[in-house]
Amino acid sequence: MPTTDQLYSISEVAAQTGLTAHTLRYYERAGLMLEPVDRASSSHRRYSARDVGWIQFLTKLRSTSLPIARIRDYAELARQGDGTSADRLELLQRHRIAVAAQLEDIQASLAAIDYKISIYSERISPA
Amino acid sequence: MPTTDQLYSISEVAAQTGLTAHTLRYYERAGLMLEPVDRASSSHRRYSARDVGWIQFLTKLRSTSLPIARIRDYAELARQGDGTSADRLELLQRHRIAVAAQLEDIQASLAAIDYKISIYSERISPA
DNA sequence: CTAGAACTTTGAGTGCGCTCCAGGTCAAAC
DNA sequence: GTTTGACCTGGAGCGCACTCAAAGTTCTAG
Repeated sequence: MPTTDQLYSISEVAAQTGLTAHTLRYYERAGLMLEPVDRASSSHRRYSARDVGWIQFLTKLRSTSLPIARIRDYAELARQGDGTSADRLELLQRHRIAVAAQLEDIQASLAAIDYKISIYSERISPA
Repeated sequence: MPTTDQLYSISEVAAQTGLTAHTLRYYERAGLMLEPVDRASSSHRRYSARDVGWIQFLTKLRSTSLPIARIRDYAELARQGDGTSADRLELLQRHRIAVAAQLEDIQASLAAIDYKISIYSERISPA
């Protein structure tokens, strides 16, 4: 008994995810969806709450620079069923490590930028 | 009296910065250098310590996703002299804010990824 | 003196992630 | 019944940041 069986149009999903309808279609073509998106009234997409949840998660993978090809790998594993959980976990764990490194790198760069800003600030309006 | 007046070849600078020689030439063509790079023995580039320092800083700008066009803007201002300090400061401050937002976004995504990892971990080897 | 490595230039090519276009379908509103 | 607007498809196009190719020059080692 699913809690929500509401279906959403592509523009609704775009609004919910911050993606464009173009991008949603592109992701689908790129093989990123876990299962085929439902269609209604001959051809219009109808996204389930599950679909939307997955899209929201995959945008988090994207925003941490996981390439689309890797997300496709993940989706393919998921489509193959429960037997691939360990592989999916490993993929996520690998990515986790990369993201942590990414964060440190950005933080270090931010520190350098802040330092430069402090120098400019002093030069412009010395204490 | 400069502390260091040593000069570096392009491959030395590549080694020091983690960029390739290709990329160093590309950056120069793109107008990112603060001043023309010295040349030695008819045509080979000779980078000063100042040049290297700037390249190191600009890679920090790049690693925080500041587009090359914006770095060129910054370099152009710098080439115009001291009168542009305030503009350069503003550019850096604007970027600083973007980087902070970027960091928060990545951290939020990382939290979501960690959550997913925790779910997989439990499923695979329940406590 | 010569071989090979390192460098030079201009301009083309690549990979990624969208982004858009053209031409068509469909459903609801008037 | 036609107009409007959201949606569909396949494929082309774009912007960014490199990355490389080709052909030539110069430095370094033996």
